Amino acid sequence: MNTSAMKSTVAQLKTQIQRAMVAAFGEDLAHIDPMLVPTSNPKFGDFQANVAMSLAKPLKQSPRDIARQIVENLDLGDLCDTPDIAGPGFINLRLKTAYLEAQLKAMQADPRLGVAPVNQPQTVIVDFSSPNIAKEMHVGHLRSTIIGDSMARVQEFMGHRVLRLNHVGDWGTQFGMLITHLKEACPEALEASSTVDIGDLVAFYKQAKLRFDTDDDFKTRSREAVVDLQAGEDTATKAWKVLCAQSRQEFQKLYDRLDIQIQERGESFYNPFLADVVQDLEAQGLLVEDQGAKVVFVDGFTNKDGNPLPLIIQKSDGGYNYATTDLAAIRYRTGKDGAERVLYVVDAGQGNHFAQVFQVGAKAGWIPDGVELTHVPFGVVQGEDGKKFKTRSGDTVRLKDLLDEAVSRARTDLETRIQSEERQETEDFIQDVAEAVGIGAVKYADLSQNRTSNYIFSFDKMLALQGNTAPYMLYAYVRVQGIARKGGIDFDHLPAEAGIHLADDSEFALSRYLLQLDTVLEEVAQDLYPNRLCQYLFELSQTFNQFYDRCSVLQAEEPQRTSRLILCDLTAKTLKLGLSLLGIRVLERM
RNA sequence: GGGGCUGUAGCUCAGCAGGAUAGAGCGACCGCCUCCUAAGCGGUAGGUCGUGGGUUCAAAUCCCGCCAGCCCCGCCA
Repeated sequence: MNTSAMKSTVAQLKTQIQRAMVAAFGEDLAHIDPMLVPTSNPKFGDFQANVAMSLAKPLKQSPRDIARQIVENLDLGDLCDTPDIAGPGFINLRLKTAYLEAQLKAMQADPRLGVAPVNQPQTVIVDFSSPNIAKEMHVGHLRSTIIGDSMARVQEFMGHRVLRLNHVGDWGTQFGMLITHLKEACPEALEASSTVDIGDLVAFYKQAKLRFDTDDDFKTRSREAVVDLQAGEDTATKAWKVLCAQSRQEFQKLYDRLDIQIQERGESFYNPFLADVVQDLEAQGLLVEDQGAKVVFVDGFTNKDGNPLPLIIQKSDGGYNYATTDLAAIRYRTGKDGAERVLYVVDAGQGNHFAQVFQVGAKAGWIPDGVELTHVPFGVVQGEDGKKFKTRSGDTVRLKDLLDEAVSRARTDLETRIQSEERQETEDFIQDVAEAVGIGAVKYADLSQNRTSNYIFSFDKMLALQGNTAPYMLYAYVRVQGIARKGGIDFDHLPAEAGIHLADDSEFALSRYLLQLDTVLEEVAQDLYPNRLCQYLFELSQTFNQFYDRCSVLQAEEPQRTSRLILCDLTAKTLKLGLSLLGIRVLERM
């Protein structure tokens, strides 16, 4: 059985129920959704159809009678036992054991674990991370980077062509002060290809900002520098490049550590297209001159006085701003890149901005039919006091420091455990495990929350090593590998003819979870909520741990032993795949 | 003034394309290692799902009002 045959369990059940509905009540019901969902409780079987209750009124019959007539016309072949009718009129379906066993075997033979690639791959752009040049990546970039990376991985796995874009802040008026300060405070940086340390560059940014805020002459020179830069003047351009190169190097260290692939395409990339945006909007009669600026008035937004809200396309001084850049980016992405779906993984505070920019893009005809631009918003990271996450001294938390601390705490935990268990482990092992656990914990803690709400950051909670955390799942994976080591098992060479024989409740529970992977991933790919994948992996791990607790594997008699080994293997592979789609790597031992 | 997000157990959060007794983790309490890593498993206690209406056979979930918190709203990005 191949992937596409596997994923059709739900589809098959739906089709059959629909047929039964038509057979019982006529063609009118041909397009009524049977309302088939997984059961709320395993004791009700695997799936429940809730359609009977909703038909009671139109059919003027009792829900239970309707359910009975549907069931009488229902042909589920080898999929299910005879359905039960329960409660007010639920139709409960229980998959036949033989069917489950066959599905699991098919999953074992499939490198994609039963998840079919999409039929029609799209070109998907994921716009995420987007730090600002000359600033250090900090906790504020954490969510976009982690969520964006995971969503890109999921889209890729589903078979889409994915372009991961880092829309870095490498342009704009802040470069005026940076360039000016660089020229005056650090002229040697403009001479040779000498390098400035990023730590210095961050301090450098602060110095420039301070001068800009306190020194009017400096402010004036900075504004002139912006004009120079925009005009392509040599010194200003050189200074800008120096700043960008420095930042890029530092960013890359973090991306490497986080195992994140992303292609830099900063705001400056769109500079050559900004004038076209203005021209085109003007030609279409969408542009209005207001208080010296060129703007488009957007529908559905008003300012504090209740007047229509403009989106500024060109400032009164002739400069462009980020709305212009974003519009140019829309044109480029839907045009040159051929994007059919663009995901902007950007904090929720920019909801208005994206709604406005998308609206203008649509009005201007830059968003072809069938192309979907989606703002994927997320809440802010807060400290345990519920306020903005800061260091004790009140500074922004640097991303590097945050990762270091997570790894360091993971290492301390690990060393304590190694000591108490009287194990001997190498430094390489300890370092590797600490890094995987620490980084994995940071990522998982973020991804496991519904992204729309604010996120309270807590080292203690993410590294608690119990509960819905990365270590819990890594441990479940490690347990399987432990079985393989102990038993000298090579999962890739289990007897091909070996079957699955489900008996214990925990084996059935585990099987049901394993077979939900495809549904979960399709949901995540569509709805872009990584926490659903986390939830699934957590519940799978819990179910596995229950199975592990109740069923011995290596000491079981055949054919039970091999059957259980297959369940273990499938669990491990599912965890490994799921975690990899979250950007988290597994460990063989920990 | 407008828009958005959030409000569920002591804490942190799931659930919200309506469905059976509202779930998990942490914390508290009680158990379980002669046996594949106990970073585990089982159990107990703990909830007017902010609030008031409405729709429905059925509402934490959908609609409206209100209350509370956070965020955004013209030349920064």
